[in-house]
Amino acid sequence: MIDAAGLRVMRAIADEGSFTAAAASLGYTQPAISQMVRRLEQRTGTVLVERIGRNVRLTEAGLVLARHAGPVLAALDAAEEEVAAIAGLRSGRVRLMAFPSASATLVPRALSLVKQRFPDVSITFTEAEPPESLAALKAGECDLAIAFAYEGTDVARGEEDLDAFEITPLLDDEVRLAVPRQHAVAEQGTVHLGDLAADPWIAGCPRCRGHLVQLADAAGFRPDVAYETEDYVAVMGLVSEGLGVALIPDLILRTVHHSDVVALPMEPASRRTITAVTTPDLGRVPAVRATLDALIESASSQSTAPTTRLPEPTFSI
Amino acid sequence: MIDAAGLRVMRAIADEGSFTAAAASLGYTQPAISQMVRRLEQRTGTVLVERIGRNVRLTEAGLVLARHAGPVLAALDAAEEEVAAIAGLRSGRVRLMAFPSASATLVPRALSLVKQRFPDVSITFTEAEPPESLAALKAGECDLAIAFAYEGTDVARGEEDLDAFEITPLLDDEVRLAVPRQHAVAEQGTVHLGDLAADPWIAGCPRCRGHLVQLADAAGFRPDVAYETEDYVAVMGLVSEGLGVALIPDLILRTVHHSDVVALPMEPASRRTITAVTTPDLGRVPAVRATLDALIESASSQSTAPTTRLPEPTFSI
DNA sequence: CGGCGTCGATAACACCGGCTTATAGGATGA
DNA sequence: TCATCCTATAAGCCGGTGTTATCGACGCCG
Repeated sequence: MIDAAGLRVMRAIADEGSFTAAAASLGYTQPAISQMVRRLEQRTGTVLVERIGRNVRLTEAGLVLARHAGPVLAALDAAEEEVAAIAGLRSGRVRLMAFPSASATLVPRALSLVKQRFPDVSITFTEAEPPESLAALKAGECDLAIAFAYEGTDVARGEEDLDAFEITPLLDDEVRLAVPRQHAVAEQGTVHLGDLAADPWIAGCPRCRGHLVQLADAAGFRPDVAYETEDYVAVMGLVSEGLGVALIPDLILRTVHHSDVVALPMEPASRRTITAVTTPDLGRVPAVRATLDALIESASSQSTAPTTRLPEPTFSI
Repeated sequence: MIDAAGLRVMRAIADEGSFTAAAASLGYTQPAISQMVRRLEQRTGTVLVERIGRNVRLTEAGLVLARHAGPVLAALDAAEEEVAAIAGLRSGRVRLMAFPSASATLVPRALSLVKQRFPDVSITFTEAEPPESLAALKAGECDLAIAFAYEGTDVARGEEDLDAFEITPLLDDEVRLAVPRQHAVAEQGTVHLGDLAADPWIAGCPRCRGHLVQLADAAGFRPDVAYETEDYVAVMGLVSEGLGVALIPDLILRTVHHSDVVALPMEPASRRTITAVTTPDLGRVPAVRATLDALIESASSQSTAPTTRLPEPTFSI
């Protein structure tokens, strides 16, 4: 019945003291104000303005409306400003989820970039393996997920809604074979997976284990999984002690390094693709977009260094 | 840019969880909501709603708008209710001005009537003689004035804006001649003003004095004004002591009575009309209208008693 | 005292927001 | 796989809300 425009007009009349001045202050013409007041009067069923000769004065009811204009318009402006802040990246929150090995490498740099560019955008970060993070994304508990898919599979495999997700490739990650330094194959340039059919294996997360089994199957054997751990530091430790061999993505090796472990390229090579996943809607939210851009940048700067030679490890045992 | 309707819609979506339910709760159809959201989104330049499969979820910016809806809509409702209260006489303020002799008679009863009918309407009352009260009315410091005009003159005489005022006759008041009981004319049924040409006169307010001079002029003499006071109690005292004679409106005599004073009808008769004056706009303000009605009622109940015999005085010396 | 400037009211008109109905497309669940 | 429910879109209609043009009235000032 009464809207903000009406209140704005009443306030302008109260402030300016005439319809014409109110119209000027609001950027309207005088008849617009005249009609607006008449509409308000017939809607409220009350006289709002007293026409005294050639100027006007608000009645009690008119003053009531003018008085309410302040708070209402201020609140509307506040809402608008708050939304504008989100749109202008002067505010905003991104709930990011990434799997552990991404958390250690891609994420910190991206977070830093965002923080530097948009100090008021806050990113909350949770570690989660791809299946969980995609579920969280669907559940609305997450805005951006960093997932990975082994060559030939799809990130959202198992999920029917392929176009419910917006998938951005970040990094192409080679999977290597970690063996103890004293292992027979340690000196080879490349290793065939079949060469290690007899070795005990150390498997990581369920998906990684699935990948291992799949590769081994292609190589004609069933791996003897002696240990299972999602902690790559532990994997390296186990390998270094000669307790088994493991598949380790290159990305991990940039962070976790062990002097008694050798990471060899495999033949045939296996790769995984690290992707950022969001929804089409969320992908257009400025803060999410900015984070995604930072992740892309972070990934491209990481992939510029090919990893034949291992870079200086950031974490060493 | 953002209006109350938009906020209402966003809040409904937040509350109901779907466009369709929000539409139902607001009494709209579903496409109306769909379009409203789209408009809001392109106006704010931000994604407000995340379309997840077949239901929707608000983004951070959308939640911001939904969150602001409460205060804004509450304030609007408050404004509306406040105006409705004034329109419905559950509230309201009337600034009444009346000249002294009206204050003593018409006004108290009218105030009582209004108070009884509309307990929440507050009437502030100020004593003022007609020229002042009309000026206050013009100045916006008064909503309703009780004025009087002697026969043949106009309430708003001197004021050019005849139709700037809305004038309601309340009472027809006869002007009588107050003389001491022992005065020579005291036993006459009616008195000619000329019979008292030689007496000292007691005059009241400027306008009353003007009226006296005018009547005396018609009777062929210039009154010897020995005393001037606007206090009719004092007038009665002066008359009772034989210090002079005075014109006194009948209305006064209902309140102020003195056993040693006789109030005689004049020949020719002189009357004054007591009127309520407001502006056309203010006359449509419910509280003012109600007060005016009460005054009319109060006046008609007073005039039903013709004053040949004086009623029991409410104030006696 | 009469003209002129200014203010508000009104009429006529145009535009666009905003709602409706009708319909299509897509997701979910039995 | 079908039924159902949800959202998106198209097309149309109405009314609110703005404009310009004009009038009438008040008030100032020469």
